[in-house]
Parts: sequence; C-alpha cells; structure tokens
Amino acid sequence: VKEIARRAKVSLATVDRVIHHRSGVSAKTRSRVQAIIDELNYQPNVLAQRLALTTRGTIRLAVLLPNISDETEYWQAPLDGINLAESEIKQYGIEVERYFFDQNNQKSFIKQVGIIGKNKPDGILFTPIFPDESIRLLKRSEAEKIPCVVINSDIPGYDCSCYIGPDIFHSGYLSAQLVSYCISSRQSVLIVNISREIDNNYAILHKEDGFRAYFKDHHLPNTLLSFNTTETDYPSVERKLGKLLKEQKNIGAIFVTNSRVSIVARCLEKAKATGIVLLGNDFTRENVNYLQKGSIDFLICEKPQEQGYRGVMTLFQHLVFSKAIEKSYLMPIDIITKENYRYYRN
Amino acid sequence: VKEIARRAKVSLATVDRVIHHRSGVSAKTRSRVQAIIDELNYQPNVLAQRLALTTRGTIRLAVLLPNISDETEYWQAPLDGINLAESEIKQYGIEVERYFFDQNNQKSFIKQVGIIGKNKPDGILFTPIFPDESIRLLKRSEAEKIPCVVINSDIPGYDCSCYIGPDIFHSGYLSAQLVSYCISSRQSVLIVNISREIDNNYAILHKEDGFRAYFKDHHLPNTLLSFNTTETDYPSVERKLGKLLKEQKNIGAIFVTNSRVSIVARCLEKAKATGIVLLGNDFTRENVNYLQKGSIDFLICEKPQEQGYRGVMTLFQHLVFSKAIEKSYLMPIDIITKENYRYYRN
DNA sequence: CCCGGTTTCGGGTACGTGCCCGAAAAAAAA
DNA sequence: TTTTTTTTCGGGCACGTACCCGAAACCGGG
Repeated sequence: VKEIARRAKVSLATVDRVIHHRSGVSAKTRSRVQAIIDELNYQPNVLAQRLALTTRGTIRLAVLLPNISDETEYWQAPLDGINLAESEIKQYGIEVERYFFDQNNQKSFIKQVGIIGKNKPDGILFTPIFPDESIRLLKRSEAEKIPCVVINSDIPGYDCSCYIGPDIFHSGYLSAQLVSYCISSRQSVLIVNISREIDNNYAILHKEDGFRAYFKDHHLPNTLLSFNTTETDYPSVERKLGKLLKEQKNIGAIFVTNSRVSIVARCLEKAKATGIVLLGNDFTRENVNYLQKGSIDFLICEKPQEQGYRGVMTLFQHLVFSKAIEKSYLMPIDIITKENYRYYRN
Repeated sequence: VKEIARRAKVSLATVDRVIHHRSGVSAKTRSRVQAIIDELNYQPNVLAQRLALTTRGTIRLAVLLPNISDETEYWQAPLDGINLAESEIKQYGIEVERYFFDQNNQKSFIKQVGIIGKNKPDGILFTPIFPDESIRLLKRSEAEKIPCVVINSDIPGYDCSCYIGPDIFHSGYLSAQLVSYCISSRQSVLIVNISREIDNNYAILHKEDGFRAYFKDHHLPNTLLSFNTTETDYPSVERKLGKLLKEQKNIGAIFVTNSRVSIVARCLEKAKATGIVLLGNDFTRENVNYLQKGSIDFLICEKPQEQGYRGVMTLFQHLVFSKAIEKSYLMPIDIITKENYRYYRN
C-alpha cells in the first residue's frame, strides 16, 4: 500500500479507500490509484488485515446440532470439527455458541431455533433433520441477512444457500456397487432401516433410493428385501431380524442405511451367520470395532468432522473477509474396510 | 503480554524475554513473570507474531521431485499441493525452489542434490526414489541442520526424520482384500509390474509383498500369477500381456502395482476381455477415464497432492514457529470407484 | 467576495509481537 | 569512594492494514 501511495502521490488512507471501494474519493484520483493497484497486482497481507480487524467486536456463530448420546455418537464428529475450527479462529475474535436438540423431537428443534433468533448471531450452522422447520429457519435468516450453512444432509426440494455434505443418493448408489461386487446373481440383498423416524427421514429414504437405483440401472437380477424398524434398541432388533434371517436363507449382503450397522453386526455374530457381506455408514467407535473383528465389511463415510470444520471456516471467511460462499461443497464418499480404517481421518 | 506486564509490574520487553527464554532477566523476575504467564495461560497471537517476523529475510525451501511427463503424470499432484502451500505462505517470506530429476536416471538425481547443496536452502522436501542417494542426502542435511521431509515412499531400512505418505505394504494388503471380495476361490489373480526399474523399486516390490501377504495370511487358495515388464510402452505391453491372457483363461482379477494401470485397461478393452476385475493405483487423468468407462474397477490412492501440501507446511511451521516435526504422517489409503471418483479430492 | 455546506484527502493511532538500543541498577575493580 | 564492567530492564520502533477525525479544497448561493 505504501508503494502504491508513493507512486500515486496520495496518502495511505486514500489508497485504502480505493481498495475497499469506500466513498470519499474523487473519480479522477480513484481511477489513477486503481490503475497502479492493478499494475502492481496488489495482494493484501492477510495477517495484517486480521490483526487490524481485531478491534471490532467479536463475531458470534450459532451451531445447532443433535445432542450427543450413545445412540447418536455420530454427531460427536461434526462437533469435533467445529471445536477444531473454533480453536484456530478464536484469536480473531470469533465465538461459537452451541445449541442442541433432540433428534426425535421436533419441538426441541423449534425451541432452540427460537433461542437462536433472540441471540442474534452473525452466522448459523445447522443440520436440517426437520425439513419444514429448517426451511423456515433459512428463510428467516435470509430476511435478517444472517448467512447460513447447512451440513450433513441437504433439504429435499429446497435449494439452500450453502450445503456442505455428501451427495446422499450417490452414497447409496456407491454402496450398491460395492455389494454387486461381493455377491452372486442368485443371492438376495437386505436393506435395513433402523430409526425412530423413517417415513420423514430424507437422508435414509434418499440413500435407499440410490441403492435401489443402482440395481435397476444395471439390470441386476438380485432380489432386494426390506427390513424397517422404529424400535432401535438391540433386543427388539435382534428378535425381529433374527426371525427374518431364519426365514431368508439366501441373503448375500445386508445394507444398513445409517450408522446403526453395529447393531446388525451384533445380531449376525449372535446368529453365527457368516458369509453375509455387511455394509453400513459412519466411522463410529462401535462400527469400527465390528469392522476390526470382521463382522462389518464396509463402512461408507463422508468426513463428518471435516463438514463441521469446513462449515465454520466458510462462515468465518465470509464474515471476516467477505469471501463469497460456495453454493455447495460435496464431500468425498469414502470406503473404509478392515485394512484401511487405521489410516482414516474422519 | 500487556496484561502480564501490568500484573508483574515489568515492561513488555521483559515479559518478551521470559517468553522466549532469552538472557538478560534475573532469576527472581523470571520466575515471577513465568508464574503469571502460566496462570493466565498465555497463548501468543500467531498473526502478530508472523507479522512481526516479516522483517527477517526470506526462508527458502528446496523441493526435489521427478520431472513430469505423460508417463509420470502422477507427480503433477504433489507439485500441485506444493504450489498451493506456497501460495498460502509466500506472503510470510517463504520461497520454494523446485528441482527435477529423471526417474530412470540416478545420475540426474545426484546432480540436483549437488546443486541443492550449493544453494543452501533452509529446508528440503523430496521423494526417495533412489534409496542409497536419499540416505546420503538425509545424512548430509542432518549434519548441516537442515530439516528434511520425505514424501510418497519411505526408505527401506532407514528411519528418516519425517515421512509423509502411505504405508505401502498395507496399500497392497488392502488391494488384495478388495480382490478377495470380487473373485471366487477357483480363479487366479495376476500381479502386473510395469516399470523401467523393478528390482530396485522399493515401492513396487513392497506393495506386491503386501498384496501376497494378504492371500497368505487368510489362507486363500487362489493362484497368484506374475507379469513383469520393463518395456513400458503400450505396444510392448499389449503384445506380451495379450499372449498371457490367451494362455491363462482363469484370471479373475488383475492388480497393477503402480499408476500404469491404464495401459492394462487399454489391453483388456482391445482383447475384449470382460469379467476381469482390474485394480491399480493413483488418480491420474488416464486412469480416471478408464474408471469412468468401467474398464478399471478400483483405484487405490493416497492423496499425493495433500502429501506435497502437508510436506511444505510441515517445514514452514517448523522453521517459522519451531514446531516439532512429527516422525511420520501416514496418509489414508482411499478406494476410488466409478461411483465415487467425482467427489474425490486428491 | 464571503459564507455555509459538502467533498476530498492526509495525519495519526491501533492491533500484538519481535527486537534493537540505551539507560538504570547492580556488581566488580580500582 | 570512585570508576569500570556487567547485568537487568524499559522505551520505542517496525511489521501492514483499518479506520477515525479534522483540515483543506471545492462548490454553490447570497
């Protein structure tokens, strides 16, 4: 900037005004300074920028995620990523406020959304478990000019401003491809949904759609069986699934549409069923245990930790450096087996 | 720092001296200041640190990689990562000097090492294609206190100070696991080495070891065939491999130990051989083409771009912030198929 | 020509840290 | 006690940018 000011014979402040497109500069001076800026291909020093910006007050980000229990261990990963991001940027005056809701209780979501509305954060990061309420939140934020980032799953039929997460349909599609490599054409495949809420669970349904689509697109003759249950505790699943496994002797592979695959692994161990390829989602502790033991064959993962990290960073860069927000960042769909899990970073 | 100085009733400079363990502070004052530092859990502001450090001269990093041709397109990826890292840190006064050698010519490597020695860089990043010469370089650098980072492949029997890359043995091991899912116990498996230099190529040999080890560890009955060639042009490979394929009708899968898998894919297309699972390494343009067409089934990749990026960043953080260098950072071993390649980031 | 208002611009300070230089204090030598 | 040497410490500038505030220049109306 000094060099520019020297060449244009103006003060540093004037150059600064031109750079930031601020008012108070005559058109003539502006164009002259701009020409020199272009000529020197000026790149601002990010360090000094941030340093100088520490003066203005803290920026507050609101994060809204499902609470973390044994059943929902998965959500620890995005939170870890968020924590990591926060530790990296907190010295630039960024604060992250965390809000949690119950995955099985829409009202708890609405309640937290209300609290966030009162607190007026500068940016919001959340996951749209409940589509209708999520759209409401997005619209409100748009009206209030609060930037939003959505992670983990997009919203059916709604084009939100920034989505960071997997292409869920293709996640299912890929799972089917793996299964197709592992079974013969005579065997059947079982699709398992274990969730308190299945009918309204877009992620699960869409993933299953992708899975089925692969078999259809490739004209595979295998029979696709379904097993759905809203009772997610182990005894219930074991009872019902055990019965099914006894009836169906021709199952070559089982695909679990979410992270509950460890429950199925436990069932298979109990039933001493070998030779069935088991495939599910997410790099949770339990799942990795069974992967290691060989009960689970494949885990499909979409870097949930990085989703959280990247989400916070996106908001940060937008709010501090006015960097444009990308409409969507589709995460890689990773295949994890017993032989590469130890090198995986979530 | 201000706060610390205020509480300890000393000047900023004194606190600074304590923080940096510099001389010129009496033991009494030192311990008093240190106590307050610990109490406040002082974390330096990285921004201001770097900014203040811009005064001292530029740090120069030397990068030594194979030159990039059609045959060695793979090396573009690490270089991309290095370029990205450089663009992020060049404003902190870091310069990257690039040196290239011929993969098939040890003398060219020695020559570049000599030039680097003369230029006296502050840090070195390279890949140990030639183990003996690499060890020589590492030892010299150690004597001269120049930090080194080795990427892409480690050095057999030498524990270097910082390795960033895959566990090569396990990469082969994982490949074998995938193959084992795709073939029946009656089929045989072909291991293909296409390289000007095979006998001394640690990466290739070690990967093949891992591959074979999986079959042995799991008592798999499949026959493992070998096909080695040092003539790497397509016509030669096609001629020899075509002959082999005609003789061996029972091949269920082919594993190519390096990035030359696209050549084999082309052979298979030519020979109209279907039903053979083809598996190889690296996310090159050609390989992805055949993956997309379905001629290649799996690509095993180890994020070469990130290796380059991380290597440069490691040196940077060590030289600028005295951050300790991790002995080894093992990259994830990624499985890429037709259905997830589009989301992959190298 | 003078005056009030607006536009245009430059000076100056702050952000948090590193480091040089010189002053004060302490210790040693005379 | 005085002088010299050594130790200890504080003041102040620099890094590159953001932004406030007041001064100067300009402009139009009386």
